[in-house]
Amino acid sequence: MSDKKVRVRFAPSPTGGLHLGGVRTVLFNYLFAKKHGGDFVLRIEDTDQSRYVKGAEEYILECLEWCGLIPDESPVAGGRYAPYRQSERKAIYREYAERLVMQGHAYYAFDTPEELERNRHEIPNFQYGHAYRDTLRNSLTLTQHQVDQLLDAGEPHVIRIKMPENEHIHFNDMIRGNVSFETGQSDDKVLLKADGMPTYHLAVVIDDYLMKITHAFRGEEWLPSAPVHLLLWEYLGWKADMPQWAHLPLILKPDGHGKLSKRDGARLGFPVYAMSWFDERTGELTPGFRELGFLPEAFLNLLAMLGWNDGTDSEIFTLGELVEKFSIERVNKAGAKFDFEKAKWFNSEWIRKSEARSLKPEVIKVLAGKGIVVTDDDFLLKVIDLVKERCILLPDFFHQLSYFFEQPKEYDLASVKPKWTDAKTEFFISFIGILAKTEDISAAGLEQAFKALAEEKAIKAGELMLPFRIMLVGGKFGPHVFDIAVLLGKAETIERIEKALETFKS
RNA sequence: GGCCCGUUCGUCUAGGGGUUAGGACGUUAGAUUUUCAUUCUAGAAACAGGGGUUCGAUUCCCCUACGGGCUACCA
Repeated sequence: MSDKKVRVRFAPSPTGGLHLGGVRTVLFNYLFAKKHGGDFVLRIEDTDQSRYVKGAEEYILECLEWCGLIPDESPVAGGRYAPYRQSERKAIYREYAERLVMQGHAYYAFDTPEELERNRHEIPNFQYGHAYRDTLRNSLTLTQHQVDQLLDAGEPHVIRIKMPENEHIHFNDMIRGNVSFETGQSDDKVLLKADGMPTYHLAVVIDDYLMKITHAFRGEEWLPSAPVHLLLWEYLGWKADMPQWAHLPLILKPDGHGKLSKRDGARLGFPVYAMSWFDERTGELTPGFRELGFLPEAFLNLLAMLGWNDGTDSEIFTLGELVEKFSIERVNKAGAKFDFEKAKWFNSEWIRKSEARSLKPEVIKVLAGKGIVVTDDDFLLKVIDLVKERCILLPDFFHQLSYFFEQPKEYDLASVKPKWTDAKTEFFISFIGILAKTEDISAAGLEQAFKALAEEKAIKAGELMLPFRIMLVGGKFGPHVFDIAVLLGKAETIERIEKALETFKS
């Protein structure tokens, strides 16, 4: 590694929700930067005006905030290499593109999109490259005079890189090792579009250079265009400053094949985006991990384990531990199929591992969403501790907790009524009497009294436990019934028994 | 089609010239929990195929197959 300060960037285009793979790219960027005491830059690649979606940039920022992956420099935080939105850097790119034309590494092309489309249709395997560029309308085939005339007349044009026909190009990817290409395989990519905006290819090189990026992480889908970028770094005379590349493996569909996409989430019933995304144009709401009840720590943890491990059997890591243990050498080459079951397991582990007080704000939100307003914080903390190991996703807290805040609306009568007897009614009436006389109740003491009374009445305690539970919570679930009774308190427990008795008897 | 990248249980993966090929999720069975979830114990489950190299390949090399990516004035 060089002695330069490590600087990485995440460069999303604001076109919609932030995908799992995107967040993982952010994560690896972040981990690498922080591991090496470097800077993490957020750069918005909004060069495609037709795909720009309002609100997407704010959404991305919010995602990063939720995850706790805060950029050191960004459009909102600013920084010495501002602006961080490519649309605001538009003026910068043309100069470099012209420079490439001047040097003979790029050229003006006047072909219309329609003409190119027709060529692609009519000529098998048509590519705007060495094989066809001499037959098209560009500054390679036109005279200097013609080109100047067209340019002066404001004729729409793009600037394309002139890919060498027979050059072997290779580079050392931090994840894949040596990767090599023949330059003639790639077409002459557009560098500057007719609207004056750069394409990704030009912008990424110029901005990475100007922003002094030292290590560039991106998805594997970018590998085929790497030679174009490499050439650009060379032609621009910046090769010594080129970042080290790391092409991350893709996250794949759990079933079939291919890259995981938004559609798969809807089809298979799990989120693909970090947070819900509402598409104003279609009115479609795509759910996110946050809204489904994932903890950001769990989300990050599961993403980190998709393509990386620390070499031990450990799987649960905090962000801090990930920063400490991360190493690019241990990132896998192969794509990973996403497994939602394992994702949920990570979340349940994190809920279990979390302190009740850190879970509290989220639980309050879950309950509030169901109309339960919590007034006693200490009580809430206690019940969270009692049930958290039974919750996989945050909304599970509603089911596990609601009966602490409101009496059961319905009882699982099928589990009690067929076996209900008058003797049982009497038992509970006596039990209420004992309860009323008990000064301070404990789970153990209560259980003892319950069992003693059962023996006295000659009823098996087991026949009574389930009904008691159903009286208190309504159904066959929840923690130990005497723990529940203690937390509910004497008065409330008595009230619930009395109320349930009415229903059970009739 | 062309180019590039990849391939260890169903899934995520560890390992690496000689191993009973390890773990996790899921799954199966049993135990515990007088509810459910947990927990515990046990089990089934993998080196894509073919050639090399080697005393010995799952591990290194080549080929094939398969999978994936790219092939836009999108990123």
